[in-house]
Amino acid sequence: MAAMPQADGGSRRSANWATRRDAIVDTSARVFAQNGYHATGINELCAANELGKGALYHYIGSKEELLAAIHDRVMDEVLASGARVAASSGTPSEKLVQLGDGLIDIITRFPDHVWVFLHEFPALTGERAETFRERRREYEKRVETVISAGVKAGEFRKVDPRLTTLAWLGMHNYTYLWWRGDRKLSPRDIAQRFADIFIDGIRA
Amino acid sequence: MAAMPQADGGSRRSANWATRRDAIVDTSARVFAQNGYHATGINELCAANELGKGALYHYIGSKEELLAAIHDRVMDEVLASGARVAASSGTPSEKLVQLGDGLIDIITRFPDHVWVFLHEFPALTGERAETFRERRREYEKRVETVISAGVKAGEFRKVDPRLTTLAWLGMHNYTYLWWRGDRKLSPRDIAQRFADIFIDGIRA
DNA sequence: GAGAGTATGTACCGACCAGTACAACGGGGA
DNA sequence: TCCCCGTTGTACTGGTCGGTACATACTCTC
Repeated sequence: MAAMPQADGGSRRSANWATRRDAIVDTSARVFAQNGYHATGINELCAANELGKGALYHYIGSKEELLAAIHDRVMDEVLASGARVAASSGTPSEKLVQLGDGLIDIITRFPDHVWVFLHEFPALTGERAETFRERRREYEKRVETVISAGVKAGEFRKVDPRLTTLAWLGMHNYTYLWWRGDRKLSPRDIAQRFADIFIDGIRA
Repeated sequence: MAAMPQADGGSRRSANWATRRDAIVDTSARVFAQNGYHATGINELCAANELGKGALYHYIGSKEELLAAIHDRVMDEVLASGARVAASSGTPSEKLVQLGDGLIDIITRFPDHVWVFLHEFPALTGERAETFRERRREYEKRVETVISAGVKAGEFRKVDPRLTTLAWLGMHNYTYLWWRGDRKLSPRDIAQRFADIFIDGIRA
């Protein structure tokens, strides 16, 4: 989704171009996550993707556009998850469980992308920065809405919805820092334990 | 504390040198927090500190050493807080409250330093990176110890101490991302609400 | 005041930066 | 067969990077 250098014109390009680009985005996310965005040179990206500069720029447009693509990749998933939960039927408690489950799932499926987006988002500029902030805020609103609904329904005690949302986000997002994939705990288990703590903590 | 270019030799230098250096560290933390470590050039630091390159390097040694000084500044506080709580008498619940109170206090007193340390710690290399990791781990152990003690004492239910510690850290550390200082909520209030959620969430 | 050592600005270094120009390659369609 | 165009590598650009060399200015001690 979001900005691409140009929409698929139907020409021969779009056959492989888009999938190739996706692969480059993913590989570059790994490099950025390991070395940092600004600390990574274009030449390193070329090496990691086994491409010359000409070929690489044929796909990415610019370094910042590549960074934005990494952000989009993960935000698309996050927002889809949020929308799914919002559309579902269920009590606020159940929805909060679903949100946590979805978020931890994404963090563990895209650890590199998430690392990049949580570390390097200030490197986005202009319109790209604006768009990203809006999308991020949209998700936060989803969480806040569920918490507010829970308070109104009497399921949760009278917490400050905004502060509670931030606490919830912090607890979950922080996972990107320590999760390594070799744990005995599955992503679902992690989300379950977080939910146990959090929902018990705000229950009326 | 930690590494300085050289200990105060008692020469005329140490009179003003150390305090001047501290001011430079603080000012630079602000710049790094706003623009990012790698994205900030030495010339920008010179401008922010109103010094020429020669003068600046007279104080900082190198860019990475300056980064390490910012880390030390805040980790000194964090570890002191952790040690104070460990030495205090009190139930595990009380200690967890004190830890949270101390951590939020530091995050709100040193928002720039904390931003830098949570974003740019991967830029530290070699021994400096190693030292930092150890100090960070030391604090995490303090939290984990309190939680384990609470479980053993029957105050908390049988949670996974490590995972619970990470949840606790995430909830608190994330504050650096959204706290702006213009809130109606005082740092103490924030810590109190977090504690209400978290301790209720793990109570036996 | 003379001397010593700290503090500071200026000029400069080689390396690397993101990005571009452009020519050559290669495979599919006519 | 030949041509078109997506694809790719190479060479190159102006600019900036972190860091250094070094001469000068300042300030404190004797």
